[in-house]
Amino acid sequence: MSKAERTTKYIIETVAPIFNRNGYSGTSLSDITDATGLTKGAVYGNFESKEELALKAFNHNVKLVFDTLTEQTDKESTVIGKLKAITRFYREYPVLTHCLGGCPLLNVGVDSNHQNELLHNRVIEVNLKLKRNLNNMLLLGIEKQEIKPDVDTEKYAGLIIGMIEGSVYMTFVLNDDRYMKDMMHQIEHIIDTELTA
Amino acid sequence: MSKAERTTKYIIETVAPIFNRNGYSGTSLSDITDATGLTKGAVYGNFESKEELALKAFNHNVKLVFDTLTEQTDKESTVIGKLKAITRFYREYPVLTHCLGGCPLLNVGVDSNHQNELLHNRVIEVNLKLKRNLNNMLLLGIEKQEIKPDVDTEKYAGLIIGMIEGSVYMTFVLNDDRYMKDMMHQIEHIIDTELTA
DNA sequence: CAATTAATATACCGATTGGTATTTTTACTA
DNA sequence: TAGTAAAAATACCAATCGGTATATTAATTG
Repeated sequence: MSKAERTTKYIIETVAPIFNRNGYSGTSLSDITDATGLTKGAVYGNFESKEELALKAFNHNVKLVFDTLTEQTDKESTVIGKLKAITRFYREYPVLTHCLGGCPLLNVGVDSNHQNELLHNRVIEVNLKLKRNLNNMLLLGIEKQEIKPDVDTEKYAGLIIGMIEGSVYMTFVLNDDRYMKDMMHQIEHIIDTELTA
Repeated sequence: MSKAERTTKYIIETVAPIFNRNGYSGTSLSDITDATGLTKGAVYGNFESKEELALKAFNHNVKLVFDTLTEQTDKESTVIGKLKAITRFYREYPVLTHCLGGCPLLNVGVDSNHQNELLHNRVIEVNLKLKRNLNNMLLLGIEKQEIKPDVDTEKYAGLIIGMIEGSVYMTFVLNDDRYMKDMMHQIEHIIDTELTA
């Protein structure tokens, strides 16, 4: 790993929570140089623009969340087990994302909308990927006869992600993780009563 | 209505959607002067700071949303009717909020978090007020025997608001109001199967 | 170790930031 | 309508914005 690669990694990891917390236009280059202890010359030697850095910081945060979530779902062999692993994961989400400065999908999604096309398009991509994964999980569940055959998987994938993001909003804005826990309980109730075969 | 009062009103109405769309730090004074056709002198003659203007713009957007919602729920005499009026209202929410630049509660809630204490505190206030109203509605429903007596009203109030905000997120970020419609259908299902006595 | 390359710091750029003191214009009223 | 008070425009402030050309330092390699 070269010096530049190490510096690039260090900068991304350092500024990722700052961009996530303060938003794109709320984060200045002096915030970045202050936090990293580097100069603008060093930053612009490793990234061609503030926008590129913000995008890579977002991708870094998303990867961390996704990897941790996938790690949990992969442990489960059944689809119902994987779904329950998701709700278990999000119960602990406030703890996990505290060092990230909140949920990247919620924060950057709202922040970049009508503001930064590059970031916004990436948020859409990530959301659709998340939905696709969940949809595939539900389709597999139908195949394995764990899930009712007539379930509208696309609809439920969207519903669950929406419910998750909504509870993330409530939890972070009102600083009370009961919203998160209650919503996860509700999602589990939906799994049991509307999805499970 | 004096000249100053008219100008103050005009500025608030003009900049409200701009602050809502671009966020606090994403909105500059030149955005404000450009949109209003006024100068900084005029703006600072009517508001003491950018922050005060942003707060009043937020309150203006919130009032518009709340008034429209209350107008719909007030028409209904039964609690179940009022609850259904809420889901009916949010089905049309993307249309209503288009001219506001999106949902003020979601946008300012995320934008101001850890960024602007004044705005953030106001967002918390509004969220809690919304939740309190919904909670009172459910309590009245229990009193009138429209709603099951053992319902945890606080919990359901939080759940419903979270589900609404989550679907607003999905609808605005992915630019597809099916998320909103599906979520309202799900809330109605919860009303029918878990709340209605 | 010396030479070269890669990486970081310095010093600067024009533009814009939020905000203000002062002047000019407009609106109100006697 | 004249005089006054209120409101808006002008011109300015220091500070900061994102970004860059150049100089200096540090890492790599023969």
